[in-house]
Amino acid sequence: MADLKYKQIQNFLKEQIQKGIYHTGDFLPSENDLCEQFKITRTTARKAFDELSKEGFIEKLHGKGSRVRERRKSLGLLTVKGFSEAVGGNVQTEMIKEPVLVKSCPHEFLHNKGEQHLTDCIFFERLRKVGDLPVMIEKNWFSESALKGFTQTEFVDGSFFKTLSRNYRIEITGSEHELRAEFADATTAALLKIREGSPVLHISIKFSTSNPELVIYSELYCNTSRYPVGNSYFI
Amino acid sequence: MADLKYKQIQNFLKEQIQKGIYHTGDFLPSENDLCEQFKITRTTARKAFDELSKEGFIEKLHGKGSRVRERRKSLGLLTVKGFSEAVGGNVQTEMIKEPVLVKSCPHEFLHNKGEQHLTDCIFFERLRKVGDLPVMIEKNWFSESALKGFTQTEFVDGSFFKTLSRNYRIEITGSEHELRAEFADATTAALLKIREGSPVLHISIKFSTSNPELVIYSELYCNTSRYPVGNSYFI
DNA sequence: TAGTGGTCTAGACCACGGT
DNA sequence: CCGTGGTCTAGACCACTAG
Repeated sequence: MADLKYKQIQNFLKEQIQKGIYHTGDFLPSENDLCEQFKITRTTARKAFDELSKEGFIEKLHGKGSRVRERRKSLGLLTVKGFSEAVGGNVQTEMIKEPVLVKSCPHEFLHNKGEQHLTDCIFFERLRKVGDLPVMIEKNWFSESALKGFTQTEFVDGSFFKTLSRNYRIEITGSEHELRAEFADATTAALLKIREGSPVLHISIKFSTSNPELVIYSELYCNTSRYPVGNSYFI
Repeated sequence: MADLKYKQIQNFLKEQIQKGIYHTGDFLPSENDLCEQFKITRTTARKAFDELSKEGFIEKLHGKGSRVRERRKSLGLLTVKGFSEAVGGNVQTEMIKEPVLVKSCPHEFLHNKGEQHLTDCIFFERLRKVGDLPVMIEKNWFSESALKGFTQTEFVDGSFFKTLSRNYRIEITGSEHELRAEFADATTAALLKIREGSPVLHISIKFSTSNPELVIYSELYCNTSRYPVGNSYFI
């Protein structure tokens, strides 16, 4: 796959961005520069840039150049508002259950209609906080076979998806969500430090990735009273 | 804009699909066919197909052809599960307030941070039901200037977005959401026929469209107990 | 005016799916 | 085998941005 020229350029530039050689707002070399550097034609260079644009790493500005995006363009990911914005370091992630191998994904999972159940999957659970305020409980399951040795992996910047991207070069390619407003049960309420019976936003997600073997199932429970859940999408 | 060759092909094919000349699952003419028909090169034909693919109208199958997708690929739109699936005709939309010209968008609107307020905008409100069960209240605002004469327009298949696409050739290009789990207030509860204080999912949306003048603001209130809200996204 | 990305031509060869 | 979409070359001209 990596013998494709445009993929090579695409991955080369993606690495430069991820390594921080190009920062947010920086302009990448022009398409013509890359043509010279890699001895390719405009068409191929453009294809690489187009892909990076589709993946949300850059935005192309007619007449100016291609600029590294401030945040990766949304992938339809739902994010708690304040998490990405709050760069001040007041966002904390508390690991409730370190990644462990479990025998199965909870069968009540909403997206498991007609799909084979996961066996031998990795599970981990985290609590997201803004300052001292718990905002979201996050439970994740995914097949162990796809990410061998993950339980020994250190998270990159505390981010699961960044870890996938940088350490495994796996990108999220799709997601399905189900959203429900529910009364918080006792354990959820305790973790979120809210009263039992308060409304919580329950989000069930199935993520597809660039590795067909890796599908990620997540269950989120959010206290949206102070920090609503946000989501943005651009073509 | 329509003098661009690839745009012409793109719109031509889109019309054929929308008119039902090509049905879901049908294969469009091959890229080479279109090259002959329109006297263009592969590059241009491919660009048209690529755009249609990005917009979710078709999927390209290597070695086989380009097939009309069953449903438009998700645009990050949140949809009530059962609405798109329920083809049996048990989905009903009740207009609570017909489109009317109002003086302003409610200023408490969540996405109005730092943006100029809308004046002279169209407002309409609908209640979505599955069978007899009210599931979602939907309130919409958008600038009147962008869609002159909209108050006289008949909805295509009862769908606002289909109407935009077919009658105005405007596509949704992006959206921002804010989601909250809340207690239903009295009026919301009454419309949704649930008890006051039940949890409802409150979604605030700002839609961007292919017409820079047209921005749509929506407020949704959903009873998710029976029909959760769904959302899917694919690169 | 120089440099950027956007559109387009006229080819070529490859990888995949079905006959 | 043929037709499909996927990659790629080597050019050209246009539209936009900025000094």
